[in-house]
Amino acid sequence: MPTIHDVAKLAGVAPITVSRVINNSGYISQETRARVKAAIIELGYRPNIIARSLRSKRTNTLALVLTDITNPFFTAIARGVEDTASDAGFTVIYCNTDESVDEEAKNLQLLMQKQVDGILLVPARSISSSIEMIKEQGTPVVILDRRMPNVDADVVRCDSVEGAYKLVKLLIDQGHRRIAVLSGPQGVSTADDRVEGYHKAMIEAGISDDSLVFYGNYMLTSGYEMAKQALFLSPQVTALFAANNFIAIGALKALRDSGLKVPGEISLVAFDDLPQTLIVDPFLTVAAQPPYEMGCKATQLLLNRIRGDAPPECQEIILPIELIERQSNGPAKGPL
Amino acid sequence: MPTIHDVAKLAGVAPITVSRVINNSGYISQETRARVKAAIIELGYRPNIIARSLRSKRTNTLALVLTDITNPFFTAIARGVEDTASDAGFTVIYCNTDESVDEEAKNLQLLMQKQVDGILLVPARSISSSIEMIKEQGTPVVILDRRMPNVDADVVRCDSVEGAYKLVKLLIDQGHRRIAVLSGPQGVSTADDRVEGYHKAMIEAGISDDSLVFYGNYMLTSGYEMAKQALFLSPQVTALFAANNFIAIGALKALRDSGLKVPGEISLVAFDDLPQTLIVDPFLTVAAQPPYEMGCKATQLLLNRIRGDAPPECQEIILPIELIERQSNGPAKGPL
DNA sequence: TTCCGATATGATAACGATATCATGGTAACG
DNA sequence: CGTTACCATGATATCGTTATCATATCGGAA
Repeated sequence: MPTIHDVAKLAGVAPITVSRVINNSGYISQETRARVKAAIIELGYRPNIIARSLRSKRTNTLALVLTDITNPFFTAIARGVEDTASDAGFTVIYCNTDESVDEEAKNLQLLMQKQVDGILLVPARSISSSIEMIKEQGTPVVILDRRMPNVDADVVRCDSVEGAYKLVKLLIDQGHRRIAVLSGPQGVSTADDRVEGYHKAMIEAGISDDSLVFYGNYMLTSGYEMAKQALFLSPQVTALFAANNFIAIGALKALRDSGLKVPGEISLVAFDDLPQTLIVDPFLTVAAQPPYEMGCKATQLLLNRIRGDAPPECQEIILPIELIERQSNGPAKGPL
Repeated sequence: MPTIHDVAKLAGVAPITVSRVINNSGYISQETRARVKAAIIELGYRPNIIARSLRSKRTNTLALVLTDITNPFFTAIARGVEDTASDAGFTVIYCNTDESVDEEAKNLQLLMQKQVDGILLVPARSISSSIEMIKEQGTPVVILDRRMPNVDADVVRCDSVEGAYKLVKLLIDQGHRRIAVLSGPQGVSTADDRVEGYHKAMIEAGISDDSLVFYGNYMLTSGYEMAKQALFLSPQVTALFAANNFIAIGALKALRDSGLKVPGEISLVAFDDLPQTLIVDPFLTVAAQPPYEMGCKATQLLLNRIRGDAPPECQEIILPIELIERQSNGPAKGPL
C-alpha cells in the first residue's frame, strides 16, 4: 500500500503538495498537479482515511441508531439514510437498540469513541441522558421519528397525534364507540402521541374510557396479547386501533385465532403502512408515514449541520401523513 | 477530550503504561493498575479509536455489502450480522449495491480505504474482479448467500439447486407438467442454481422446455412482468416457480390482475419465506432459508478469520433449507 | 525602483495511540 | 554467587495524513 510519501517522491514534490492536489486546496501549478496525478495513478495510491481522520477530525461516517432494523418502517428509513449519505461520500454505521435505553447508551458511547461526524437517532425513550453527552462533545444529532421534549436538537418526524386522530375519527364516523387503542411503550413519544390523538377524537365524540387504552411494546407478540385482552372487555369493543405495523399484525393474528371476521365483526386500523413489495392485496386501513423520505430529509439536515451551513437554531421537520382507507374497517355492528 | 497523556500525567506514569492497563497487555503491578484506573475514571478518559487504528491497523469494523437492505431476507441477515458483530465489539458499515457490479466495486473500494477488518459480501454477480482486489490487500472476505465459482473464499449459503428441485418436484408430484420458472438475473448464482434445480426436477420427470424459463431480476416489477409473459404461453402453464420473495409477490399481483385463482387455477411456489412479523396468514409454499442464522454464521466465520484462529483452508458452510408447504399450490387441473 | 499581493511550494509539528527495544529490579536455581 | 527468568516500567519511533507557518518567485501598482 503506497503512502503519500511514495507519491511525493515519485512526483519529485513534498508530501504536502500531494495532499493539496488530493484535496483541491491551496495553490498548485497545472504542471505539478499533472505530475502528481500521474504518480497517484501509477502507484495506485489511495489516501489512508484513518490517518486523515486522526489529523482532520473528520471521519465521513454517520451513525444510524434505531430500535429494530427488522421493522420495514425502519428498513425504509435506513435505505433513505444510506442513499443520501452515500451520495455525499459518507458511510453509515448502524445499531439496533431494541427499545432499550441501556443499549442505546452503550451504542452511543461507542459511536462517540469512533468519532462519527453525526448521529441519526430514533430514541428509545423520550427522556434520556445520552443525548446530552453527545451534544456536549459537539457532535450533531438529528432525532428521527420521535420527539424528545426537553432536548434541543433537530427533529424529523410525522405528526402522530394528528394521524391517530384521523384514524380514530374515521372509526367514530362509521358508528364505532367502543374503540380500543393498542399502543407502544409509555414514555415513547409516538406511543404517547398516538394515544393522545385517540383521546382527542374520543373526547370530541363525547366518549372517554381509560380502560380502552393498552400500552405494550411495538412488537408482534405484544400486539397479539393486547388484542386478546381487549377482546375480554365488556361491553365488547367493535374496533381496534394499532399504534404500529407489528402491533397490527399481532392483533390480526389474535382476531383470526378468536374467529372474528375483519371488518365484518370487528374493525382494525393501524399506524404505518406495510411495503408494497411484501403485500399482494393491501387490506389494512392505515396512517402511512413516508419512511424513505424521512431518512433522506434527516440525513440532509444532518449533513448540513456537519458542514456548518444550516441555520443555528434547531429545525423540526414534520412530514405529512397519508390516510389510506382500505378494507379493514367498516360500519359498527350491534346497538350503538 | 482527555488523551492518554493526560491520564499518564495524573497517574504519574508513562503513556505506554496506561496503554498496557487499557489493553491488559504486558506486566503491571496491582498498585499501578489501580492508580491508572482511578485516573481514567477521574478524567472520564476514552481511548481515541482512530489513533489506535492508525497504529494497530485494526478498526474493529466489519462491512456488509448486499444488494438491497429493503428485502426482508437481507434485513434478517443484517440483523444477524449486527448482533454477532456487536457482541464481539465490532461495528458494522453497510452498503447497498442494487445488484450492480459497478456499485459493488465502488463500495468495496471505499471500504478498503476505510480499512475495515473484514467484509461480508453478497456478490452482485458470480464473476467479478473486485474480490481479487480485496484479497490482494489481505482483508478477509466471507461470501454470503451466493457462490463465486472461481474465487477462493469462505462461503455461507444454502443449496439453491436442492431447494428449487424440491419445490418443483412437489409441483410435478401434484400432476403439473407446464411449470414456468421466474428467476433472477443470469450470472447470479442463486438465479442460475434455482433454474438448474428446476431443470433437474423437470428432466427427471421427462419434461424439458426452455421456453418455460424466464430470467429477470429479483424485484417486484420483474416478477410481475415475467408472470404476465408466462401466462401468454401455450399450452397454458399450470404452475409458477418464483425464485425469490419479491418475484413471488409480483407474480401474485399479476395473477390477481389476470383474475386467476391460486391455487385453484394456477399454483405458485417460491424461494424465501416472508417474515412471520409481516404476514397474518402465511399462504405461500416456500423453500425457506434461515437468513438470521446465515448472518450470524458468516460473521462468526469472518471474526475467526480476522483473529486468525480459523483453519487456513476456505470453508463452505451450507445451511439447511426448509420446505414449507402451505396453500399456494394444489393438484394440476385439466388434461395432463 | 520598491513594495505588495497573488501564486507556488516546502519544513515542521502535530493528531493520539501502540510497537519495539531497553532498563533495572527481584527471585529462583544450580 | 552468577546466571536466568520473570516482572515492571519507560524512551523513542512510528502509523499516514494535514494544520500551521515559512519561503520564494513574479507581475503590477505606487
